[in-house]
Amino acid sequence: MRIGELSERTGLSRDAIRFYERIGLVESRRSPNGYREFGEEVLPWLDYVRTAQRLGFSLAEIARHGAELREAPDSAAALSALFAERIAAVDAKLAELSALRAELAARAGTGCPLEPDRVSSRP
Amino acid sequence: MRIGELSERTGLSRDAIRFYERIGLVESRRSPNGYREFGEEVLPWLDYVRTAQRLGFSLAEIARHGAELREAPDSAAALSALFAERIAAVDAKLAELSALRAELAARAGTGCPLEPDRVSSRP
DNA sequence: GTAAACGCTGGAGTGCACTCCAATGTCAAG
DNA sequence: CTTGACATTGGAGTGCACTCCAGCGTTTAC
Repeated sequence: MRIGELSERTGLSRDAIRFYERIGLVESRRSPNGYREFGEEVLPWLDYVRTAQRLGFSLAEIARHGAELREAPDSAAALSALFAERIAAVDAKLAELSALRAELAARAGTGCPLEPDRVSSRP
Repeated sequence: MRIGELSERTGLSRDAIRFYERIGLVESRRSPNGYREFGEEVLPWLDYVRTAQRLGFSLAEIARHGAELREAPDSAAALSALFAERIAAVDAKLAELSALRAELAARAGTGCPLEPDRVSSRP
């Protein structure tokens, strides 16, 4: 498929896709006329990119994950290790978010906002 | 406390703190010599800023939340509403992360990596 | 055959969140 | 009284993740 269709099916702009290609986040073949040709497999990949990115992973990180996966020997062990790493990172973020949530909930309980302006200012 | 101490106690650079002040994320009084003077209350606030930011909230958003909290009428209802909003946002992020984790776990289970390079390319 | 829609490139510009720097001022210790 | 650590400002620079544009070629519909 060409870049326009990919753009519509992913919700990414053409410019964003071309940018992703420049930084090695996605690959394409070229038609004889020079147009990019993308395979169907980029759809789930870009979907993953979108999700991971929205959740705080940088494009550089994501590109590295993709590269590692592609360069990894086919051994299930190597792949598992890579995924385990990713999952651990996600779990860490989950834990942080839970902590933030707890903090918010605790402060919601008291009358005390995040920035105690007039609280605890009486010596 | 002055900016150097605050920097050490928060782990933020002096420049970052001055930048935060410029965008209204934190406030200070000035000593007669022009030095910034920060109260103890900025410590938990900057800690919160750090956490929230690391978890995907922009400084603009965080500043807005702080401002809302400060400008909110003292009504417990208003504060509760603001906290409920924040918590809902955090919960949404938690849900997204959980989904990503599930996706990772699922793909780790199959032999199929994120970018199925040689999979499903046999017609 | 022509107009609209689509594609290409290179380069400039944007917004965010800082970081670095130079020139200058303040203050405590020796 | 100088030295050093710390403070101030304004402005420039950085890295990220795009976005926009000019100027051009290609494809498609009529």
